[in-house]
Amino acid sequence: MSQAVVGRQRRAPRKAKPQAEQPGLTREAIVAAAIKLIDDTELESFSMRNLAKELGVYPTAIYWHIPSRNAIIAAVISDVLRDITPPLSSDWKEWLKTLFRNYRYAIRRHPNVAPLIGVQLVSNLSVDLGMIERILMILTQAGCLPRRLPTAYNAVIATMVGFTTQEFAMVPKEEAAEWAIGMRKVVASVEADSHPILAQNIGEMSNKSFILRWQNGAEAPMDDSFELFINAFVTGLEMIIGK
Amino acid sequence: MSQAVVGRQRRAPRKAKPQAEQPGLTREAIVAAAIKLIDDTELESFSMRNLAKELGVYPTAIYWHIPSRNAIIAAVISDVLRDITPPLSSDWKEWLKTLFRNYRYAIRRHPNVAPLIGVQLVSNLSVDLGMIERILMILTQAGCLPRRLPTAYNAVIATMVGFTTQEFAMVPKEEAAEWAIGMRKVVASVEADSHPILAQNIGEMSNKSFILRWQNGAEAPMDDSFELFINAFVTGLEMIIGK
DNA sequence: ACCTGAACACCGTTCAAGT
DNA sequence: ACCTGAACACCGTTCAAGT
Repeated sequence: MSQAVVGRQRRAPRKAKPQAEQPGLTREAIVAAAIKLIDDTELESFSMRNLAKELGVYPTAIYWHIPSRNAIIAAVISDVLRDITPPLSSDWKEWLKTLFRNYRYAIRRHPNVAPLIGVQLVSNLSVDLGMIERILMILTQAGCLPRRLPTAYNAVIATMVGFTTQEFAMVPKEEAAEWAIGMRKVVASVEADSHPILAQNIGEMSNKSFILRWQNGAEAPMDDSFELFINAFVTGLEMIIGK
Repeated sequence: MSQAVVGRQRRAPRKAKPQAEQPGLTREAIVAAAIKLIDDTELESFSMRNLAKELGVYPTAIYWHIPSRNAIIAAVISDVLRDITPPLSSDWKEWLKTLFRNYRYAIRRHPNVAPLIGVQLVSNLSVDLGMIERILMILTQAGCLPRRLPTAYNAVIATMVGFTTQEFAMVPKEEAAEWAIGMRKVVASVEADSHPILAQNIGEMSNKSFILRWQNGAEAPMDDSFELFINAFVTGLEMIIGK
């Protein structure tokens, strides 16, 4: 994969000689443990210290292999988003939708990672230039005016990341229970007098709609809304891309 | 405004009698100081302890007026997003675009707040039921099938929040300088052999495109891309909403 | 080369005590 | 009613020291 992970990095430990003991800790083991920790617990408990506990070492041992917490985050993102770019296709609209779905599936496998992407520019460290190039190719194929390529590209990325990031937003950890109760109360308090259409749809929207839910996409997925969203975008893009 | 802020809350301090000294601290003063702190410094330095320093009190004094850090965040969001819902209009497409732009302008006034919204369900505490109702009204007016209202609503919110959240994503604080250098290097390393279209557009895309930038929307705004994005969505929505 | 261990400068929140 | 102050259980990271 053409994923260029940059960032200051100590010289990688050289291959151990055959007879020598493998070092207990490796960069790969650290990143794998980080993903496991993020998956199994809340994102809030992904700390260098908990990671060290998981690995059975002192927190400071990690720093010999990887320079910072941010570097770990970049590596995690790079891993999670591996292979989401579809093979080239003659149908650019389907290609884009497949890309969007692949991104969502990747996040769904590691929902707690979602808040790390899109909201922090650190994630840029995990650049996949190949994905960018193929998006530009597909847009060209779609008849996008050359001078509009950069802006169309940005709209594509926003569509890819935006919905899913929100769908898998973090549930508050500390006061989760009473917070959920509060949200339920708000939803239950909607009155037909002041908010007639909302009141009529509250059954369908309760805990399934943005701003009106107390669970995230891991427990209450939003497949239909996602499909409508990417459909609207791709359909609209076709209309305006060549003008 | 019909913003219902929920959450456990100690009984609000009663109005002081005229002759009595106003209490030094109020809920409003705390929230205002929080916004100022988030605006003036990085989001990372918005801590209860720094907030207390700003207010000239002990950290624990804050807890008498507001129950938690999350409650402050909810109040901040509620404040920042005040009055973004446009007045009703006969042109539903323009109404939606105005909503999206209002949201973006609100965030642009307080860019460091962006990561708090969309990525944390706490933000749901600042529900503006009036906004939701008006979105549903506008969608109905647009000819949206009733059974599709909830999904269309979700797509609208995703569009409103998604782009802007990414545009104003956080720049890494600690290693900011060397991180920016790393990003510049990646961008400079793009070769025409392997990535021809990207290489051709790198001038336009460098530091102005998602995944290829080292500054966020506060320093490098993305107005054109935003306009293309919301245009594509609204245009596409019109096509599929009634089918 | 790789890890331990102490240390620094931080966190959010609870709770008893003051006035 | 409102704030102080100590305390608890945490953070990421640096740096000297061990082996």
